[in-house]
Amino acid sequence: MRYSQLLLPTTKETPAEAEVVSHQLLLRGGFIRKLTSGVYTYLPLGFMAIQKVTEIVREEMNRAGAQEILMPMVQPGDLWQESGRWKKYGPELLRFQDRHSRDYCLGPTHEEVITDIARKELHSYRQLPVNLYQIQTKFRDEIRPRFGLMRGREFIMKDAYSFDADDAASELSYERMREAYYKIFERCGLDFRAVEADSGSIGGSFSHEFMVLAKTGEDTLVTCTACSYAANVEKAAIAPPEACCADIDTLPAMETVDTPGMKKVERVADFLGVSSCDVVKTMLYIADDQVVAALVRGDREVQSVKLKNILGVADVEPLPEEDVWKRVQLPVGYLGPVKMDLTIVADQEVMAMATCITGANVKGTHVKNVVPGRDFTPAHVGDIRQITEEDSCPVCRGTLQLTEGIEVGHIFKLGTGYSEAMEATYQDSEGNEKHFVMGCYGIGVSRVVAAAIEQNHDENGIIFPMPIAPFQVVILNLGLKDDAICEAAEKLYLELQAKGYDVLYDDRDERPGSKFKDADLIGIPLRVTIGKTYAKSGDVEIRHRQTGETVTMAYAETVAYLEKNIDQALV
RNA sequence: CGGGGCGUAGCGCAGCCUGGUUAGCGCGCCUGCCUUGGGAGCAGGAGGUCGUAGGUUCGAAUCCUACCGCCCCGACCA
Repeated sequence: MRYSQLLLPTTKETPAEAEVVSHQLLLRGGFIRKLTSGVYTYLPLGFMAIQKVTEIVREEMNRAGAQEILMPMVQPGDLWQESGRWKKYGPELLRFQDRHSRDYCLGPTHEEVITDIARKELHSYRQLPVNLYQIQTKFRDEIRPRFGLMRGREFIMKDAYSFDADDAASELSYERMREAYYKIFERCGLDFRAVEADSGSIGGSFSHEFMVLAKTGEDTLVTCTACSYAANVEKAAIAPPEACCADIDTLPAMETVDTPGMKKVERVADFLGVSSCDVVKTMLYIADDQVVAALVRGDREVQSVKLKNILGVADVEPLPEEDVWKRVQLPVGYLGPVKMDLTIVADQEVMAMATCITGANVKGTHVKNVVPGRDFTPAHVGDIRQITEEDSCPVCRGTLQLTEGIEVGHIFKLGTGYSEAMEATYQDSEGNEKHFVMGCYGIGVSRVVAAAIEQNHDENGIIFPMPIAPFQVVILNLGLKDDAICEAAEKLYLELQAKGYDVLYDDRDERPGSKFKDADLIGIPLRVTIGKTYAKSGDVEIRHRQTGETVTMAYAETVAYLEKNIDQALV
């Protein structure tokens, strides 16, 4: 592509609306332009990057035996009524009516449509397994779109759905996708981890998230520095502590102490001359409209997703401090499990404490020598606290690290939830009607591009990994008035193009400085400069965007050098 | 939805508090000269319903009201 003919509007200044680096660089580099909140146009360069990613996704999906289809973005409300999600999905689902006042929505995901296809077209176990995927634009009316392509309302997604005869077969489909996902993100040149995740509202037994490691990630994950363990903190399992060995009969009785004005754990601990980990913190949550008390050690934090899962409720949120008295007539800051009337969920660590200090449910008063199990009995005991770097790896006992991550892929085992709701069945070898066992597998294609930039950039701009770079090499012609230079640049451009490489030829009538700056900004991995060095000695310079390494070589060697370097970088 | 902020040339902003010529500046754009290895210089030029509607006033970018849009924080979320 000749730069002079390419719509590539780069800017020197950063648009005010962009907060994160990927958004800033995508705008400055002329990759995208915003149409309205959370909705973007992909300009040529942006679309090229998208296409690089989709091509990799397509190849690996096909290799894994999936078949590409394209479903409608407009979906009838009836289908969503049937699955039960018309009510459940909430305002994120953009609904509208046609001229006949019939309900429709824009597809935020396609379980309903694909299940409808399956029940109409798949009838026999002989047809299974089937895995269908599409690469398509989704719309989710996010409460707050932000960060450019990272969390748009409209975005490009690859979603795949597997249909199997039974759990064992579904497991195999899931495994195949997991392997395909590893290949896809490896081929994209990304530093990522697959983590066990909470399966969220889509439902299903378990799921893995694929997270690109980058500081601006919206999720926190925990990784082991010694082994390959990685998990979302929402799910990261904490090994049970060693049980308390004290003989309950020898422990002292409870004792009430005055702690006026001491609402915070640290103050209570200081006042009583103990440390935070001798105190038990009682936090109130609303679990599906019912108030529950969650108990963790004073130096720990409650992980509300874990709490939600252990309670088996749909939703858990903290009870706002100002509502506490209204709802349960208890004094904030002096809460405790002893003689408490609420459902109590205790962290396993709390139960391992010999004695602890808790609030007395009376203003300005705490209780000492509280023995979990003797002085109060929780309805649930389990792992409900947030994991920390002080914890050890649940697999190998190694040291853990907390990292931010961007979720670029999520694979779910769905089971028979949708096939049952929508009566999608096949006949097995004995003639029995059976529900399909399903799986679903998503990749945020546009988000992959943003995540790649979050992970790979410097103060000068983007540093694209070769496999997803819109161009693999850029040729800078710095001697537009010099026939020899123009001829050499032109010839190199045509030759590389003929060999099938993606090459940008900067033939603009611009000063060298602008060309260098633009080349850096848009992140092309290899840059060839043909200018006065060439005029003098017939040499050109090749610079690697990532390392900054520059090599000077005879013009004649250039093609071979570039070929070698590009091919090497394409796994 | 709650809290905060912003809307003035393609982009980034000043002017508004304290109303009063022709609404400015930087970048970008056009023309010419000059320059050509890290976003040059000089000269000339084009480009504005000051988000929209209403109000106050002799007079509104500026004050008031409503609405619209966008951004940030929170809640929420594959």
